[in-house]
Amino acid sequence: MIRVRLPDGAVKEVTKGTTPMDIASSISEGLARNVLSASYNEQTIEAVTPLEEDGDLVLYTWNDDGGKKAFWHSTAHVLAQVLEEQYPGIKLTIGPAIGQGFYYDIDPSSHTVTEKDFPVIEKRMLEVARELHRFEIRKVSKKDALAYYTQEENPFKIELIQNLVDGDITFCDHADFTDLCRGGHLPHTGFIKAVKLTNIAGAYWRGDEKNPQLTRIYGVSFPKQKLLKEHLELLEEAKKRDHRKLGAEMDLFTFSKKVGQGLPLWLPKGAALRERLEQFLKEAQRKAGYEQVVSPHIGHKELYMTSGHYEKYGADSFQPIKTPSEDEEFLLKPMNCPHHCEIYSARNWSYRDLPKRYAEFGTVYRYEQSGELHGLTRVRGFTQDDAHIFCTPDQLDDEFKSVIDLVLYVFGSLGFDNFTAQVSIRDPEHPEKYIGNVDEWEKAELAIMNAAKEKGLNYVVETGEAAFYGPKLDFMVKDAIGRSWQLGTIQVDYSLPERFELTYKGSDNEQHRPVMIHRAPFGSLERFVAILIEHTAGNFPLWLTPNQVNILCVSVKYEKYAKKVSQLLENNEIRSLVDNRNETIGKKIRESELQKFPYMIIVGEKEATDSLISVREHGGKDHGAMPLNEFVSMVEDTIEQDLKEFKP
RNA sequence: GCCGAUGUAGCUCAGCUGGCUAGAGCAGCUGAUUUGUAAUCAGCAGGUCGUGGGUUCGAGUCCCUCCAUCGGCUCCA
Repeated sequence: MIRVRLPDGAVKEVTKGTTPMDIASSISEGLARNVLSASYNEQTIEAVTPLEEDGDLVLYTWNDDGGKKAFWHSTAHVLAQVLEEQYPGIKLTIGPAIGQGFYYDIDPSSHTVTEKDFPVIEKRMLEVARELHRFEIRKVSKKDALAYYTQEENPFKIELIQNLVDGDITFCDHADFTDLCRGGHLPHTGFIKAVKLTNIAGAYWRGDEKNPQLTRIYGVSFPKQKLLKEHLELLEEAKKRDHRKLGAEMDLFTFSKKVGQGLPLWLPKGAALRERLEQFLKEAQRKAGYEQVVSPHIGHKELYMTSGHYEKYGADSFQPIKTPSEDEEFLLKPMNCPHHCEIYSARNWSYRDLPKRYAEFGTVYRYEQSGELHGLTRVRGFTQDDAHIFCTPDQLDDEFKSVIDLVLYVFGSLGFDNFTAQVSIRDPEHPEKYIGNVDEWEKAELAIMNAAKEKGLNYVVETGEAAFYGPKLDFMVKDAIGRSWQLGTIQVDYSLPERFELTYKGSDNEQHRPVMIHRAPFGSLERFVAILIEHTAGNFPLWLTPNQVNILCVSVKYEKYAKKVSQLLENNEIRSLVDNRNETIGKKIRESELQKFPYMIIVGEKEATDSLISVREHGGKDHGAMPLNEFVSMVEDTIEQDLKEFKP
């Protein structure tokens, strides 16, 4: 007998060899029908794997991530089976479940798979699924595994197996298909009721550019047709929130082939929105003791040799600008830190002067790979809400925590509550990617984790994601279709102060090295606005939105009254437009709705006579007629609720 | 940069296997209408079919180059 503990604490005594499925059956028939997979002692296993020792069992259904994972991973097996059948000679590599579905990477050999082929593959996958093939895991010795894939002439699987320990190698069979696989499958293929291949892409073997490029086929599958339908509808909805689409519709920004790819042009409404964000942050930073500085858009090549950026990125950046006569080279600035270091070193500092906090909305230019450009989220010219804090080592902790407060304030004011904090540390296996000494790296990494912990942030640690000069605390936010983007960032840096030989005089009358914090709560205005658009679907907070009120005249006769209302609103710092076009009121309302005005004010004969305004909210809510001052306080209340004052 | 897809008017799209002068809706302009909570009516104008080359009697349609965009990969100071 063995003892199996369930998540609710209940313990079942069962005979050795009992399967998770048996245990599910003993609990309820319904559960047994829905069990897809399981984990035992935190190891993913099959629902039909016999349990051989005491342990903790978790049963997975479609409602668990583990269940979905088994579901999608199993579907990847079916995809691979069908691909082998349809495209003889292809080589299979890996096929994992991912956040929303699965993929399989194949070396297509002489075949070209395109999206046009998807319907045929999907149909065949469902046929296979209906044949109710069982997924069977079996142990294979390393020797046999290598022999199998040598005969299959599959160098990818051979490479994978060579990195595995003999004894831990398993194959999974279903139908006449076999794949090297660690496990975690459905009991049989019949659970798969709906399959949709979503896209196809090139992907490098093992994620390395130097390796051959494989063909990756992405898909998603469901236990019910209805769930697929819902999933596709959700994606459609998300597409409507795409900032590239809304940005064009709302006249916020545009791009021009002539200006160059990845170089956004801000239209008046977008520029006004940006301006407002800048003012908002400047105000908070003023309260937190920052000072604004201004630095030029280019810098001497020497500056970036000193900072180390030239060595690191010089070859892959916009190339130096040469002067006509002298033999000088300047670079478009890819970041503001070297400039700020020089601002710091313009004079001598005492420990009593620190911390110095230099802030600048600095526009920088980076030569991003063409295939990487993406709307406003990845561009070649963008403005960072940058600041660099120069402080004594003693002050680092407090300064770092204050910056976290500021970032949280910014996110809170804009309604970003679904962010992930990520501590990005160096990859100790690739020291050549970083500058500075290991001691200081460790110190900095520890300081970040402590600060994050103390601030109660729920963070994940990502190895190898650090900047080349120091570890970071990044604030990640997802876009409409679930892609994660880095917005806010806080970085600790011991290196640049060293390279720029920055000093301050300590209380001991000796020269000391300050520590530097790089930080940007928005990250960049471009990316921040992009994600904000996707989060709000273009319905910005009232304080931020370009035009708060559209005043619609029932007929041009009431234009004069409308203009008076607009003027009175302006006196109360409410931004409004007057729509006095010779159009029907219905049309004006429709257009105001589409342009996402938070409020519409309708003025006609009734309003003009009684000196009232009729207020309609975006989305259709009718507030009826009211005196203007009532509306003003309504707007003020809403703004006050969204926008709290920053108290450092 | 790599893999794959796409590119017709300001926007959304039609244009079948190559064949009259490339169509429509919205937006724009002109006129009529003077309007009460999501599209008033009529007329007009608007396109080197992304670019450059090629095949052909003939190319928006087929082939190649380049450019841009989209989905990924890699990258992301």
